[in-house]
Formats: sequence, C-alpha cells, structure tokens
Amino acid sequence: MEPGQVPTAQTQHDPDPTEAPKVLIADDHGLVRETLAAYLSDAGGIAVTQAGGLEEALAVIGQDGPFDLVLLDFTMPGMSLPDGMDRVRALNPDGAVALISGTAPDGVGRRAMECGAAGFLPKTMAPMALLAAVAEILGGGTYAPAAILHADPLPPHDRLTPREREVLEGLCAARSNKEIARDLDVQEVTVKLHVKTLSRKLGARNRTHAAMIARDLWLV
Amino acid sequence: MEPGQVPTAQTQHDPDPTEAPKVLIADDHGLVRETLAAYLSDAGGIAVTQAGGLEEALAVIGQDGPFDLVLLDFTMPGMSLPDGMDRVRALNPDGAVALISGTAPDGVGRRAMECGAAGFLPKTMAPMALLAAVAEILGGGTYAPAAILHADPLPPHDRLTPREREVLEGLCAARSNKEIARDLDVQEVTVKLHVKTLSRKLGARNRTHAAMIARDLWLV
DNA sequence: CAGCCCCCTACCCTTTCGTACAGGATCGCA
DNA sequence: TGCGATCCTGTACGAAAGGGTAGGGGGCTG
Repeated sequence: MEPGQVPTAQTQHDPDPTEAPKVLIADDHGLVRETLAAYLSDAGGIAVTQAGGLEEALAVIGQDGPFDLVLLDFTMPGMSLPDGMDRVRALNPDGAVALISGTAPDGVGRRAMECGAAGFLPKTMAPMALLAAVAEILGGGTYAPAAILHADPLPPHDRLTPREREVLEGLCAARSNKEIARDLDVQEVTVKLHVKTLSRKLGARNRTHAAMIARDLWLV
Repeated sequence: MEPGQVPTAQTQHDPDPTEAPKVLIADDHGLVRETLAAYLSDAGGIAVTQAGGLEEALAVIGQDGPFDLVLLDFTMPGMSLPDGMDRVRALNPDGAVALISGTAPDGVGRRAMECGAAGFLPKTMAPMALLAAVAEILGGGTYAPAAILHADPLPPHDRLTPREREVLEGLCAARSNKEIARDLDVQEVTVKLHVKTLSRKLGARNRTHAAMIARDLWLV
C-alpha cells in the first residue's frame, strides 16, 4: 500500500471460515466494490475481500491466501485482458476468475470466456441477478449473458511486441507517422511497418480503427 | 431492497413526504443505481426514485413531479452533455442536476460544472463521501473533485450540425472519406469539408483525433 | 428583401498514409 | 551452427487525407 491513499483492502465478513466461500473483489469504483461486497457478504454468506486495483489484488492474494473466486473489473488500473487474468490465476490457480465490466464491448466478454474466465458480469445487471451469477460460479459453473457469447468475430489479438505497443500509443494520441518516428528515434518507414503489422494483429482496417480498438480493449 | 424487480422506475422510500428531499437517480448500471438508492434512502432519509436511461428519467420527472436533485450517469443510453442535462432542467427547472461517471475524462466534469451542474461525482468515490456530496448539493451547494475543476482546456465544442454528426459517426467507424460519401450519398469533397470543420469544432488535429474525442465525450 | 447558416460541389495543391519488395543487424534458442 | 523472431532501413508508387479558394442553392429570420 502506497502512503497517502486510503487502504481499500479489507475483509468484510467471516461467519464460518471453514465453509464460507472466499471471494476477492477488485474494482476501482468504490461504489460498485462496496455494493458487491455488501451483497455477497450479507445475502450470500460469503467472506469478501476488496482491492482497488490489479496490483493490490495480487498483493492481497499473496497475503490472504487463495480465494474461491476473484472478481476483476475490466476497466481498472493495471488491468488487461490476457495478462491481468493470467497473473491472477498464477497466484490463485485453484480459484475461479470472473470479469466485471460496465462499458466493455461484447467481444471483450467473449474473449474473456475463451481465456478461461468463469464468468462475465455486466454492471447493468440487477444486483440479485448478479448474486445468482456469483453463486453459480462458486458452484463450479459459469455465467455470461447470451449476447456476450454470440458476439462478433472479435480481433484475434496476437501478442504485440513492445515496439508495436509504443507505436500504438502514438496512434491513440493521434500522432502522425513522422511524429511517432521522431519520438521513438526511428525512420518514418519503420513506423509505417509497425502500423501495418499492428493493424493486421488487431484486425484494424487503418490507423484510426487500430486506435479505436486499442481504446476499447484498453491495450494502452 | 425490493426483490425481483423488472421495471427500474420505482420510489424507494418515503418517510415524510413534506420534508424528505426527492432525488432521482438515472443510471443504466443496475448495481450502481441500486446501491446509491439504498444509501441515500437508508442513511440519508431521502425519497429516491430510479430510472435506467435518460428517456425514462424524463418520463419519471413528468410523472412523479419535480425532484430536488437529479443524478445523471454520463455513460448512459440517450445521455449527452449539453443536451441531456438541458432537457432534464427544462422539465425540472427548480431542482439541481449532478452527473455521475465512472470513466469520463476530467474535461467532461469541468464542462458539466460550466454547464450549470451542481456536482460531478466519480464512481471511484467511497459511498460515504458520495453521500456527503449529495447532502452538500441538496443543501444548495456544489461538489466536484479539485482535479475536475482544474482540468485542461478541453474542447470548446461548438454545436455540431446534423450532417457533421453523421460524418463523425463515419469517422468513429474508421471509414474512409470515400465510404462515408457513398453512405451519405454525397461527394467525397463534401465529406472532406465536414471533416475539416468538425475537427476545428472539436479541437482535433486530424480524423483519428476527432474520432477519439467523440468517443471520450460520447458524442456518438 | 438582405443576411445568415447549412449543405453541397468544384479545381487546385501538398502532405500523409498504405502497401509492396528487398534487404541488414541483433539476439535467443534448438 | 542454422533458424526464427524482432527491429530497423531503403526505394518506390498509388491512394487517401488535408488544406485552400470559390461558388451555387435552399431555408430561416430580422
């Protein structure tokens, strides 16, 4: 925990340590986090722990032992789709992982499921439905809205190289190839090359599309 | 909290109709909406009504009379910054209006305040702080995080003409000028003109930047 | 009516982007 | 040691974007 910030990690409820499922909620939205925690704790008899970001969640996992379920907000400091979830699973291999999101496009939810998530929970869900979904997941099942699973093709998303990622940041800042080249201290043609391979990997038709996709998928 | 509700519009609590402040919460995130409603109702003694979108909120205002405060989610079906807030104020002239947002950039909050909002509440706030902010607003004051008020210049945002808006949608879909021209059944040069004026109004340096700004400000 | 705004079009030009083909340098790894 | 991946560079050309100037037509309003 960095000094000067309110500690968000705290255990909510613990009626029966031997039976109560342990759930970790990681979300930077205090409102959502507190609500979910209260619901799961009061109505679900679940031992809930909270975290305000991905790094904090990882630290909590290392400290408070394994969790039966880790709920990760998709739009959260440090979060990214394949990597963030994998890091959580690496520290918490026996527990389930599910994503929460308010504004993520359907493709994100589908990929999350393909990446092994046990569920994808839109924040537009009613609290009770959400509670039921969590129970389903804790029981070993999965939950995701039908619209999510039948989402469009969505970009294949080959891993981006570090250089490509830097160029992508330039695209998202709407900089020209020449500007990006100057910033990265390379030739303009090189930037063009990266933009091209980048667009192919993301399934983008041009630089603008690549920037939009990167924004939607929080790749930056 | 009521179990199993399908309609989102419902009055939460009404201990003393003559004294309890009336607040309307409009948010498509069931989780956030229910939480806020519960907090304001239980801990604040406020008569809370809910709506799941802007149109629904307007309907509720017309039906359940004037509200002391209307809380509008910025990322919500039908919502837009100058227009959505104005429409609410037109139907509810004597009440305050405040915005809630999870991911909006700081500039949005600042413009909201400049447009006459009584507050701007990030969803990252702790529930208790949020409750205090609502109380402050109900008391006739305003609330906004300092970072919001001191945000960067932000685009001037002259009103866009309908045609410009259509072209902007094309930009956000990463379509080329030629494609946009075909879709709108005009010449390509015309599209170029709109893109130029559009970029000037939004303060964008090129089409990509314009698309990013439009996305951030939910102008589409 | 004149003035203004919006919409559309045209011709011109420069810059940028997108794509292609053809390499070279470095590094890790089988 | 060769292989592959990554990163960088070069030349070249067509397509697209960006910018300017000029003008016509419709609609609304003082």
